Order: sequence, then structure tokens, then C-alpha cells
Amino acid sequence: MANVTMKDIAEKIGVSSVTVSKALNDKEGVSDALKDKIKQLADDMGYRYNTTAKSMKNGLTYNIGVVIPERFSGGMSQSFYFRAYQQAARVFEKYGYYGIMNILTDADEEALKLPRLYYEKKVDGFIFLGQLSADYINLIKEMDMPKVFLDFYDEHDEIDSVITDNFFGAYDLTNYLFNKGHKDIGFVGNLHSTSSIQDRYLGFYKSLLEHGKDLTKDWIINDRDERGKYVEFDLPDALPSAFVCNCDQVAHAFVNRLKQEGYKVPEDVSVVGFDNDIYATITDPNLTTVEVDIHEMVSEAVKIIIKKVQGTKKCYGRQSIKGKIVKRASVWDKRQG
Amino acid sequence: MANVTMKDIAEKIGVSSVTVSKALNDKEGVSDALKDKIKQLADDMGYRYNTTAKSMKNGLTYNIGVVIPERFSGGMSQSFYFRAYQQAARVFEKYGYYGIMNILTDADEEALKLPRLYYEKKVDGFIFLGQLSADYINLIKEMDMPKVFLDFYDEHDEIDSVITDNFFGAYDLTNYLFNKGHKDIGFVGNLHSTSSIQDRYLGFYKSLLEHGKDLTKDWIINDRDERGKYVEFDLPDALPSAFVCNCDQVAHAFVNRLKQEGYKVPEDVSVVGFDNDIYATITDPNLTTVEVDIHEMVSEAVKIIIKKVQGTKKCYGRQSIKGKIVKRASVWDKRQG
DNA sequence: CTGAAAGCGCTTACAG
DNA sequence: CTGAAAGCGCTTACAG
Repeated sequence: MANVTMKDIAEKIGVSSVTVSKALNDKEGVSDALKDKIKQLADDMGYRYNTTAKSMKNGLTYNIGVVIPERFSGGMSQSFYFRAYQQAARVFEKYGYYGIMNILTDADEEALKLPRLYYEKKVDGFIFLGQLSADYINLIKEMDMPKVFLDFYDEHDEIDSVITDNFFGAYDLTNYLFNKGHKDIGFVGNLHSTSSIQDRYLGFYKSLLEHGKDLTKDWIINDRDERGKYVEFDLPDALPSAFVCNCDQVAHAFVNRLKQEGYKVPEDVSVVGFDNDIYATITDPNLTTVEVDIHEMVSEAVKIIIKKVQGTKKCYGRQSIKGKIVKRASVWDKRQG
Repeated sequence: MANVTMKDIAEKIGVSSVTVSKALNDKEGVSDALKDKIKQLADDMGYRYNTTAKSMKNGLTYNIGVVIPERFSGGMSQSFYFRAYQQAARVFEKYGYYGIMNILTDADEEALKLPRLYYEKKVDGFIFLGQLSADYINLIKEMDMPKVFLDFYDEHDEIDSVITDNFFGAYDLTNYLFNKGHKDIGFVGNLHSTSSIQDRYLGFYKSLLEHGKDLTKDWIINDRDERGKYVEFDLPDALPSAFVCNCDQVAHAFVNRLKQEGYKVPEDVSVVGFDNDIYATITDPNLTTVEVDIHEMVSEAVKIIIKKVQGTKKCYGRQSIKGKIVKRASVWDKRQG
């Protein structure tokens, strides 16, 4: 019972282990009768396929590393990363692969240490989930192994990446505010923090430009320091009638702050977020926001990494996955009111 | 550059691969000078250790499967499972192991299909995270591989498990309510749904008994059907002055329902939850609750599974990890008011 | 201190 | 349709 191998099965029937291998893998060269007999016996003997031996032969582990920087794994953004990882696990399954999560500690990222998964040849490729430092990205580039960035990208576009369409998402959302009669619109977020936030800001800006508006410095409100830590909002005396926040969590905090200062939301100030995570519906009023298509993003990223692991040299570049606006009560219709 | 092996290193220096193996593993029988030379060369040649080959030899994969039933992976309980999985990944790391997450679909659980990880010998043991059906538990018992249950347990106590101390957590919490002057206390939860909820209920009941109170049927309010789906609360006309809810999410919904019915929380009715998850702080008023010690639980579970994988035959039984009461505004002090 | 031999469990040509 | 031989990259006795 201990450890059944193909050889054990072979000896019991009186054939060679080659024949057993062929039968169990449904390959040609074994009569159907014998195949059935072998399969039956394998079942009876409690045989389990030894993937490690196969890996040894062809050099593939059938594992993909999913690297998540530590700082995204705590806090509140959890939900996004868990859903993403989970969806990845599901899609890997379809391809006969497994994902191995590797939390990249801040210290390792700082010290430019590649994941242990790499040094131990435990995986055939990597999905990096969540913005990494520029230096670390350079390090990754030199790593000779298939890789895909998920939810962020390399500015030099040398590594395939799948991102949410932050630019057009924020652009659409800002247009939506203009359509509702808003004329002055601000933005909440640190423009230098991540490429996602920057792109959302630029989409917002594009909409402003198209509506003949200029940027108003006072209405670009910072939400976090350079290490990503949230800071107090610095509110000017005069506010625009609407704000585009870089994410729902910040929109949630921003709404609370506005209410604390005596503003009514959305009557005095409308607020929109991004992500459609739990903060969108625990905010009062519920937030109009953009729902990121996690499933589609993850499926795409997995599809790409599997193709690359299987040998495609093709470069997929930067894939943007469209989100969709979810309309809720946090936007005031100025055309009627 | 393609694929550097120990043999390549050996040939370059003019020694055997046995010597390289010894040097790279810091084993005896190689002079320090040669060791250094070999390590240096390995580095220069970009050598990466082939874990698969090692696995082939000793039959260990250095992976542990973490199985999470699909129904816990969606919804709102996410946060708990993600934090748990993440913490597990961190602790595995310390032991030189990796975790591989396997979402167990409802269909596979129903059909009594073991995880693919098992049939492919991809792991040395399993942590099962989250309540499984009785039939599935029986199936697991027959699987000859080390395993630990996390956050639930087998009623026959045949499989090691690590759980939060639901019984004493709810007991302490109910005592706390009595101490605040409450005399009539109800419970919200389905008594037949999971062992966690049942234990919380029993802890609550124990406190009642100790305070000379009997159960009042009307004040045991159901929150979900047998498949775990939430149902409308069936509120009686007369309510007790306090309720112990089986979890924060349900407490959140229950508070909203009470407010909807015109009750003031906590003035008219106090409410306490369990878990200290996000629902505890998005509820108005914030919930008094029990914080589960995820880190400790996970660390313990990982420690146990590693020991078993390494050959310990010892049985650890059922380990309860104590949580702690987090006091917030949802409990009215009846002694002063 | 160093190495030749055997083996972990499978698969891939190749030969019959 | 079936199988002997070689090999994937390492490690474990064992011999020198």
C-alpha cells in the first residue's frame, strides 16, 4: 500500500512499465483490452501518478509562481488580491497547472532578492501581482523565465502585462460627471504613487481638457505619502462640485471627511471612486465607481503565462481590460437640481 | 546559460558531481577551499538548485496543499481566509515549504472527489481550511497522508485540528453582557449550520446557565438556512436587552434590521458579534466582538502539519486558540443607564 | 578529502 | 502491439 509505482503494476500483470506508462497516459501502442486491465489494476492498487518524475524528465514543474508584494497583502486592498489569486487558481486548474503564492517581503524587494521559488526551480513562470519598485522590475527583466505583470506595467513595455483600463475608466467616469452637469471637478490621489493612480489621473485630466477645463492645483488632493501610507486630506476653502477619487477606499474616507466638515454628499459635493470593492457599498451614500473586471484580467494573465511557459516567443505587450461604470447615489444630477 | 547542472560545474572544475553536491549543501568531506571555489563558480554560472531532483530521491515535494471549500472563498468571509492563507504562506516559508491553494468546488465536495493535488502527488500533506461536509471528512480520513483541519474539527476527533476557542469566546462575551447589567440575552445564528456556530451557541448557553437563566426559544433567532444562505430574521414582539450574534457580518445585518424596526442600538438592544472583521467597524455603532487570533491559529496548524510530514506519528488532537474581547460601542451599560 | 555506482519513477526514442 | 535501454539531476551509501 505504501507507494505504488508503474513498475509494481507492471510486475503484477507481467508486462513492462513502458506499457503501463502508455496505458495510463492513453498513448498508442497498447491494446484496448490491456489498457483497461492496467487502468483497473492501477485503481485497485491505489496508484497515484508521480508528477515529480514527469517533471524530472521534461523539466517542467507545472507550477506558476504568483508573487504579491507584502504591502498589498495586508490592509484593506486584500479583497482584490484574494479574489485575483483565487480566480488565478481556478484558471490554472483548467490548464493542469498550479499556482504557488509567494508574498514578496518589503525587505526582499528592497534588497533585490528574487523569490525563493526561482532559485529552487519550483515554477515554470511567474505572475507578478501588484506594483513593484523600478529597481525590482529591472531585476526581474534579467531573470530568464516567462513572466507576466498583473495590475501594473513596466514603463518600457518590455514585459507582457495585463492591467485594468485605468485611463479610460477614469476618463469615462469624469465624462459621466460632466454629463450630469458638473463643471468643476477635482481629483483625490497621489500622482506619483503607482502607475494605476497616475493613469486614472490622466484619464480624468483628458476629460477635463476635452471639456475646455484647466487643472486647478487646489483641487488635486493628496491621499498618501510616497510609501503608500494614507495621510490627512488637505481641503481648500472652496471646493468643486465633484471629485474623482483614485479608489473606493479613499473615496470612503473622503466622503466621511467632507461630511465631518459639514458638506452634504452628494448635494454639495459629488464623489466617485474606482474598483467597486466593499468600500463602495459601505459608504453612505453608496459610491458610483468603476468595476474592475478581475476575472477577465486574471484569465488573460494566466492564459498568457501558460502560452509562454509552453514555449511561445510571442510578445503580448500591454493588455488593457475594460471595466464598467456602476452608478449609485454618490453623484448629484445638477441638471435637475 | 540554458540549464546549469551540478555536473556542468563539476566538469568545469574537474571534480565529480558528488563533490559539487556536497559543497553546495555544506556537507562534510570537501575541503573549505574547494567548497568556496565551487560555490563561487555556481554563482557565476547562474546555477539554480533543482528541487525536483531532490524530490525524486527522497519522495518529498516540500509542498503542502491548503484546501479551501469554494463556498468560503466567495462572499464576505474572504478576508479571514485570505489572511489565513497568507499567514500560512509566511510560516511555510520559514520551514522551507510552500503552500499550494486548492479551491474545493462544491461539485467536487458533493461528488467526494479528493483534490487533484493528491492524485498527482504534488504535496506532502494537507491543511483543510473551513468546514467540510461529514461525508467528505470521512473520505479524507481514508486518505493516507498527513492532514490538519483548520478552523473546524471532526466530531470524532480523529484528525488533528486547530480551532478558535468558540466556546469560551462566546462564554466570555456573554458573561461580559451580564456584567454590564443585562438580564435577558438572546442568540442569533443557525444552531445546526457549522460546529463553530454551535460551539459559540453552547458557550452562550453555559453563561446563561451559570447566571440562573433558561433558554427562551423566541430569542434564538435563525440567520441562515441549511445550505448557509442568509434568511430574513424572524423578530418576536418582545426582545431581550442584548443579543449575541454568531459573527460580525450577521451582527451587522441584525443591527440594521433592529434600527429599521425602530429600536435604538445599543440603548434599546445591545448587540455583540464574533470575529472582529470589517463588519465590526462598519456597523454603527461599532461592534463589541471577539477577535480571532488568526496568526496563532495558522502558525500552530502549519507547525503541526510540518511535524507530521517529517514523520511524527504523534497525535495533536484539537487545539483551541483563545481570542480576545474587543470592546466597542454596541453594548449599553445598564448599571448606569 | 574525493568519486564510481546505483537509484528515485517516469518517458522517449528505438528496435523487434 | 510490446519492451530494453538510456536519461532527467540529484543524493546516498560505500570504497578508496
